Amino acid sequence: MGYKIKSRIWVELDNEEFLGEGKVQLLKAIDEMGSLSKAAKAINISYKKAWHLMDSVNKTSKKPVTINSIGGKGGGGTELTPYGKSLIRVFEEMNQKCWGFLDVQLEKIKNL
Amino acid sequence: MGYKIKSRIWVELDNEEFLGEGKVQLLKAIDEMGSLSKAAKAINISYKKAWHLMDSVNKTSKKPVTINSIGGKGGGGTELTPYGKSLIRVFEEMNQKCWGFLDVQLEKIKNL
DNA sequence: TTTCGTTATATTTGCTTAGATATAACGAAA
DNA sequence: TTTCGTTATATCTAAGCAAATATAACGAAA
Repeated sequence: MGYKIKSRIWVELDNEEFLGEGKVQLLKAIDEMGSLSKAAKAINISYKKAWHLMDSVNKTSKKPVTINSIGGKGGGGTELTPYGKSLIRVFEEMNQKCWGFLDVQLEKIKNL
Repeated sequence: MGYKIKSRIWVELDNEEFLGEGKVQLLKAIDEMGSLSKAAKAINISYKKAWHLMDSVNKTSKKPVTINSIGGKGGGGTELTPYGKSLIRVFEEMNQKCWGFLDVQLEKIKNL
């Protein structure tokens, strides 16, 4: 049988979306690339979309998640704060645990 | 703090979406109303959308989920097969367990 | 002060999706 | 055989969302 169970999780803060899979994927790419525009290219989304995602995270968060610099050597760049890095780590850990949990639950559907 | 963790789960069969929250909500309404058009009104979606959701479930499923009759007394109607009823039960049980699981995980984000 | 690649932002264009509308098919019962 | 409310389906329209385009602001370094 080809049954699979899928899930998407996200975190809200005061009823606003704070973190989701797309945002975490972007934060990871920023961490690797050191730049928002390079991160957007790496994960194949437009710069505009990437900027809005990052802006939303920073506006919702109570602590800064990224540090953005404009101009200067190389034109500027974006990097994660330590808080931003820990957000990625915890979110991905939670997500993986959720998948494992659901895979166990899935057996029930197969036996109907 | 106002942190919440949310999730959506769905079941795929051979890489096609089979069951999700919207479809389960519709199946529940069909079970209560005995008719697809009444169910659509009850959950405030168009008949067309409801029909496509139901059609998708039945086309993907290996066993029939609904029994549809056209014409006759009352114009016809739609009801769930026993299999359809058990799908609702198991899906909702899985979903609730997933929420409970994630609420426990959430504590980690708060402590960052 | 000129150059450079980046962040930041508005505007427009296009496309996919949702909704509205219309209508045919159906079959039990009066 | 007419009525009725339902299922079934196509077509057109609207709207929301994503992508493309354009351009300003910025500041270190040459």
